[in-house]
Amino acid sequence: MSIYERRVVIVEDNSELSNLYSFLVNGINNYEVVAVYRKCEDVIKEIGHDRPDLIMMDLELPGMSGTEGIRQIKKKYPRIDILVVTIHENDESIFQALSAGACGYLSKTAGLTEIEKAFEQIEMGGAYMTSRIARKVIGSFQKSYFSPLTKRETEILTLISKGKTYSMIADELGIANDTVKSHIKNIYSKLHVDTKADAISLAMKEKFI
Amino acid sequence: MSIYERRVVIVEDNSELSNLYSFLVNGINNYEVVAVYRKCEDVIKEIGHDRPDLIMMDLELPGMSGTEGIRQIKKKYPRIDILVVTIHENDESIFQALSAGACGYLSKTAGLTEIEKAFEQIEMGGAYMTSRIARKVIGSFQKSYFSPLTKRETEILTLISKGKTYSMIADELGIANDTVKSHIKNIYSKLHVDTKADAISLAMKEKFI
DNA sequence: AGCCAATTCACCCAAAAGAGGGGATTGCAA
DNA sequence: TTGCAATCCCCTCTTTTGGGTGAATTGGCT
Repeated sequence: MSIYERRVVIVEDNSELSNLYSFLVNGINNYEVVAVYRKCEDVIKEIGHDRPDLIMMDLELPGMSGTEGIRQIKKKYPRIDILVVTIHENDESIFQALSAGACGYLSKTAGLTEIEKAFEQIEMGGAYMTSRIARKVIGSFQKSYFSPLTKRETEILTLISKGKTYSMIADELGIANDTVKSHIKNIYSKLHVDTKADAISLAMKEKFI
Repeated sequence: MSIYERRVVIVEDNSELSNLYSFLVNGINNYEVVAVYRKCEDVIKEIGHDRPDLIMMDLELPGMSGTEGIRQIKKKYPRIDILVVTIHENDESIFQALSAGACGYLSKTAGLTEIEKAFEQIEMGGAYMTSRIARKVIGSFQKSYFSPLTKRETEILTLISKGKTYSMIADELGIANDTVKSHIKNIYSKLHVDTKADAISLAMKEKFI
């Protein structure tokens, strides 16, 4: 038996589910549920008192969004691990939650074995997610294999997206200012846009850059 | 027994290792090694003939870099899965390889069980990586918990990084043009920079945005 | 109650950058 | 040999940007 306990707080607005999780988590060696809340606001209020090591959090909550909650909690208590538990395997919400500081992503259909596995990995300093989620996460930053832009154009649009001016880009690439302008014109015509902002957002949306 | 075989190509410049992998992979049901190469250039040349479903690739190779190899292979054959096998758990190289299109990351110390697990996950359309790697991948896009920028400033710098002009931002946020300018001035003074480009690159480097 | 930070807005100015138009050359690859 | 990529040049006009200076309002923390 261990000399320490990992304190767990559950945030879930469905009480059937939170009861189930409490039961399951309390059954895991070294883990104990110290509190259950329905809203992010409540966790944040009581966090100093509860002193959790791990928070299991639903993303679809009344009031403050789960992602915003994660951000605020991690800002004040960066050492608390946050495991997201949700039904939606929506790419964007996964990405947002992980960016905000979650260290894992569990489906609501997960059973005891999966929860145990996730806890173990997180305790060892890793992150937990199913391989399907991992695929989505990777997919979210993979570039498109089919871009209408040439290598040079992609390079230049990338620099533009970093806020560089035409002349900075020209210097950096060792080409003339007019050449950069020329490339930009071609980029705009290929993407059917006529401003930097549109070119960048389209290119990012389509993962050309 | 299955009616199909998954064709595997191994790219590894150390022949002891490639022999070991060949042996292990051939022992896995439904998988067969159809070729072994020492360089990316060779895989690419023979890829039409080999018709692999999966490529196990080392990143530290003579000639073309593994990452560039992945990019080229995925561009021509997006359906081929590429599993990176490497010693280095360097954050940047992991991220580069996965961005380029790899769907998994295996350590060279991995044994049969782990290879089998990785293959299985990949075949199911997932991605494979250890939880430690997953943590690094997540870490690479997590925002800093301690930014000198306020919420509004972060919001505005993010829009700037998308190529928006002050007036576009003003419209989007429903505030005056001069207010946007005001925020920008504060951002510049906090970050000790005086151009968009510097602000964006610093903020990205420090993960403020 | 008082202070500070965040957010908001205004006005002035000069330099730089952006977007669009035109046209031209080189070199490689299908 | 036609086409595309990449390079460069010229002209014009409008918008953007960065800096200076100052100030009102709000909300939270002490």
